[in-house]
Amino acid sequence: MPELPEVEIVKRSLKNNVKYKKIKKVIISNRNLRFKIQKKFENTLKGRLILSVERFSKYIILTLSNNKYCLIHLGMSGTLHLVRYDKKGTFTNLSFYHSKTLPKKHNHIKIKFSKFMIVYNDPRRFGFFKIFNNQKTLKDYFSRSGPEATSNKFNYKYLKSKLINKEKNIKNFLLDQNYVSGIGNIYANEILFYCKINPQKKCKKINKNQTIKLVKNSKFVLNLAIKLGGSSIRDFKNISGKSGLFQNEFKVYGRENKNCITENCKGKISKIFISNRSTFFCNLCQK
DNA sequence: CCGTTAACCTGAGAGC
DNA sequence: TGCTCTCAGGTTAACG
Repeated sequence: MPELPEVEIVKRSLKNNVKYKKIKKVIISNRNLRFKIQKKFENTLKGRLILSVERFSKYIILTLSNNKYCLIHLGMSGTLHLVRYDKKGTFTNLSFYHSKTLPKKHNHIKIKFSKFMIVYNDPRRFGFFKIFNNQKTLKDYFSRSGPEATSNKFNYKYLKSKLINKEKNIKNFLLDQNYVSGIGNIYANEILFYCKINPQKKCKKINKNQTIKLVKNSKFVLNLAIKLGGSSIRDFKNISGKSGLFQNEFKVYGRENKNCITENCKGKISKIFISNRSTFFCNLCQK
């Protein structure tokens, strides 16, 4: 579920709570996430300080005081929660997707600190936790990843070089983490709307002006989403506080058959499937 | 090499 | 109330 902005929000709230804290105990109730959790996982974390909490693309990276790393990916449905050991058992969502209390099912991992624990919940189990023994193996893991859409490395020159002669459509291109990292289905739709590009357009047909727009609007959309706390599209409970607000900014995503919001455009938003992913766009103004 | 499809999972919602 | 069907913010092995 989470794309770069949501993972950034989770990373910030996780960092605020666990940086320089010592892990007392790790309890795993289901090791079968996307990848089986390694046998060494508990012992690698136990007794260590968390020296830093960082993010690359849709991944969270914990640096441990034994110079090892814990990589976290939330998949489609992973969320992190904080439960205090005080009398009230104070519960805090660290994720963009909110619930009132700790979910009853699918709490696979508990990482215990002295005054609270972090709980990883993931119904679909597409997320994973993975230990890396050193910086090199971690770096190698990301060796084929494209630059983050928000970074300076994702610029006109780079994008032009990747689009050239490519038969693939532009939407699948934006979703391909090997070309550009951090964009998922919601933001790919939104970015293409801002660029006025039809998602089915072949990469090789994208012109200079559109390439410039793609770079600019990718950064604009993702940064705005971060500023608004990410998107919480199925947060019906409307918990006060930290719930994401970018869903209110959607121009095309989930707006099938509604009017295009572009000034003077009489178009309606179409929904089609591209590679099994729902795709929303204005048939008139996205060319 | 390239591009597309199926598969991994559970749960919510729609339609009947 | 309950059944069946479709869909969901991600990734990647396998295929043509």
